[in-house]
Amino acid sequence: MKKTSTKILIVDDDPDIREILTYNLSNEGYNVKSAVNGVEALKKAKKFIPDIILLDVMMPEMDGIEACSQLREIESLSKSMVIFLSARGEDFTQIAAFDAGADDYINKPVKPKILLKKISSISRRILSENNVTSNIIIGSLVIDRDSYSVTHEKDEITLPRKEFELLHMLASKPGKVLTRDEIMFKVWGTQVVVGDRTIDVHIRKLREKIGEKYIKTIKGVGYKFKA
Amino acid sequence: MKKTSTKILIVDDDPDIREILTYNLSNEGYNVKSAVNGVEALKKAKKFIPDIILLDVMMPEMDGIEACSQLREIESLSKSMVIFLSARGEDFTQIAAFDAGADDYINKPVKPKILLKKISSISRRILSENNVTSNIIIGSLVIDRDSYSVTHEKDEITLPRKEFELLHMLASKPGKVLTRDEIMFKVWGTQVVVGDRTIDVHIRKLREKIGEKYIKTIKGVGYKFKA
DNA sequence: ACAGCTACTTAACAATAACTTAATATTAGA
DNA sequence: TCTAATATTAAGTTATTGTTAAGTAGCTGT
Repeated sequence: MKKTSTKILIVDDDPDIREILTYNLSNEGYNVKSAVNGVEALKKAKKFIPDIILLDVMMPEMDGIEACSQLREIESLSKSMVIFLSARGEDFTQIAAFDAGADDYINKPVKPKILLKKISSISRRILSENNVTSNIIIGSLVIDRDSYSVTHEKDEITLPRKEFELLHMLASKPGKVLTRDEIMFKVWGTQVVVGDRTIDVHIRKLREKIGEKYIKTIKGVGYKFKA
Repeated sequence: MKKTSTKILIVDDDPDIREILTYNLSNEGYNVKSAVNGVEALKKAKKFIPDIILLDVMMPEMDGIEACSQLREIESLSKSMVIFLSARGEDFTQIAAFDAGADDYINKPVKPKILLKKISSISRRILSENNVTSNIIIGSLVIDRDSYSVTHEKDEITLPRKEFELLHMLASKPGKVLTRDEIMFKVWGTQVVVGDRTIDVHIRKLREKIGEKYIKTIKGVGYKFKA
C-alpha cells in the first residue's frame, strides 16, 4: 500500500469508534494516535503535530467545536486539517464547525471507504503543499468556500449549497469534462437519487448568476468549466 | 437501444424479493440470476461471474457480511461490485458491510426507481472503466480525453462524442489501418447498427476540423492515422 | 405554531446539437 | 475506362439538454 507518513490524531470519547478508525487508518499506513477528549487532544496535538485531526463533535467536558477553536489558537498547528465527525448532517453543527475553523466534516456513521478517500485526498493535498485554502480563482471568478460565495466582476453572490458544490466541483478541474454520474456522486452522494433534469436546473441557475460563458455542455458526455 | 449485457446476481432468501428484483432488472435488459443463500451465491458467482452482486444482509446460515467476505476472496470476482440490501440503516451493519468489502448499499424496502438508477450508473461505470486509454500526443495534435478536445496548432476544438471516439481510436494506433468493421465495433459497439455512410460523414467532419493530412483513406480496407 | 421564505426537486414541453440517412458526385484502382 | 468504394452535401431523426413553472420540504423569525 501507499506509505504515507501523514500523521492523524483521532479524538473521540467512544472507544469503539477510536478502534475502528485507528484500525482502518493504520492499515493504510498512516501514523495514528488518539485522544479521548478535548483536553487530552490539545496536549497530544502539541507534541504530535498531526497533519489531520479527526474530531468528534459530541464529547463530554469540552465539545468538538470548542476543542477546535482552541486547537486553532496553537501556532504550530496552523497547517493541520481539522475534520469533524458529526452525528448528523445538521446544518447547525456544520456551520458551527466551519465557524470554529474546521476544514471538513464527515457524517456518522463513518464509512471507512469515504473516510479513507477523504483522508487520502487531503494528505495528497498536504503533500503538494501551497494549497492555502480550497478557494478557487479563475479569471474574474473567485469561488470562496468559506462564505459559499462567488465573486464575479466585483459583485459577490452567495450561492445555495447545491449550486455552490456543483460550481466548485466543475471549477476545481477546469477544462475537464465531468459526467453526470460523477456530478451526481460528488454532489448528491450515493444514497440520494434525483431526477435527470435536476442537474440541468442547477446548471441553468448557475449560468443565470455567473454568466453563460463559463459552463459548457458536452452533449452526451457532461459539463465542463472553462476560463 | 441500450442493450447492456451487465450481469447481476441477486442473493436473498425471500422469494418475493428475488422475484421483484429479477422482474425489474430483467425488464431493463440485464442478465439476471439469483441465489437463495450465501452458499449458493458463492457457487453461482464462480460460474456466472456477475458484474454486480445484490446481497441481502440478513440471511439464514451464512449472512451477507460473511458471504461478502468470502466473495471478496475469489480472484475472478475482484471486479464485481457488491451492493448490500439492508433491512435498516443500522450503524453496525453499514460499518461491517463496508469493512467486508461492500461497494454500496441500499436500504429496504427497495424502491425499484432507486435500484435501477444505481444499477445503471454502476454498469455504466463498469463499461467506461474498460476503455480508459490516456491522452494522446502526436505531432502538433493533442487528443485529451478529459476535456473531449483536440488541440491543433494552438487552438482547442471540443469534439462531439462520436467524432472524438473515432479520432481517439485512429490516433491510438498511428499508422495502422483500421477497417470499417473494427471502427464500427469499437465506436458503436455490437448492439447498434448504422449505415455504411455514417463513418464517412464523421471522418469528413474530423478532416474539416483538424485538417486533411491526418486521416488517410485506404480504399477497400479502411482508414489510417498518420503523423 | 405559524406564515413566509429559500432551496431543492420534479414534470411537461421546447429547443438543439449530435447523429444518421439518402441522394448524388467523385475518386482510386483493376 | 469502368466500377466499386468513398466523398460530399443537405435533409431528416433522435437523444440529450434547456426552460419554465409549479410542487414540496425545511428553515427562520415572529
